[in-house]
Amino acid sequence: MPELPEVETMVRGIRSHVIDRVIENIVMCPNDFKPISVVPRLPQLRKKLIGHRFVEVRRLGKRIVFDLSDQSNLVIEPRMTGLMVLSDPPDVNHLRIQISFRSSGNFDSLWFWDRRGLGTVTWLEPGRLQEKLGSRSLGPDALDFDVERWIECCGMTSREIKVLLLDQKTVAGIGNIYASEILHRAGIHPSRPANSLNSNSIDKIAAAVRSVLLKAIECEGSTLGDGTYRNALNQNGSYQNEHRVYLREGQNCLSCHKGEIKRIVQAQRSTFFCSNCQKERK
DNA sequence: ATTAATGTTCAGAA
DNA sequence: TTTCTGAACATTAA
Repeated sequence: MPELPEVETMVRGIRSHVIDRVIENIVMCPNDFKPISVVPRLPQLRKKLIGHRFVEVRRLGKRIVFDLSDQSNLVIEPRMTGLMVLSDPPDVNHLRIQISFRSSGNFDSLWFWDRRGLGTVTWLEPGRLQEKLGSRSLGPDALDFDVERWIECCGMTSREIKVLLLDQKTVAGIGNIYASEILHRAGIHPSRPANSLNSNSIDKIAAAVRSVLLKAIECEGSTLGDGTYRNALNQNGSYQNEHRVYLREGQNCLSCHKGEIKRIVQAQRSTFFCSNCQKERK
């Protein structure tokens, strides 16, 4: 589920409940018969975590990063269907990892729930975060971009703008839902080569990135029909009600009321756009 | 039975 | 060197 707004919602939801809590135990959940990727393996991970405290929880692109009191880090990648919850997961069958805390609080555990099981949990020695998630593998966060940065990275490549927005090495946090929504609001055709965009078009993209992502964070993300994405307390997000193109193939455009929403495939992912609002050339 | 789904990564080809 | 394609990971629902 998670793109930047969903991961931001998870982090905000769990932060105050996990910071400064001493880790009592970490276990695989009993139903996880085909275990997700956990590095290092559980016995070693337990030695690294038990007795330590989380001093901060933050988001890096679509990843959740826990800073531990000994300068090591725990990194969780929710990938397609991962979710951090404090209680009440969507179902009990796809709970993967339980981190329990010593002493009392409103919640005594933090859970990683993941229906498809593509998510990963990785513990990193002090100082290894930079090499793992530094600028060589992850670009700056989408919310830290300014117009100059967009001009710079659009000018560098002839790749299609939609594909560039999805490239985490270029910009971290934008995924398949928000890439389509952003380009629709900017009025830019998803197949335009990035280096063919004039500064007027790049201005619109820069503005749309901020307005779409910030509004989606306000709405606590998008919860689609299968209901998988929830916040930390298993409540729905509401940004799906603001979607103008995503999953709306064949329907009328909600902005211009003239164009039909089209679906194309780019880099093996669906892209949705309005044939009237987003022209090939402009 | 087939297809597609909010993600990432790798191998190999153009 | 850059860019593109296909496949893989695993699960479910239409």
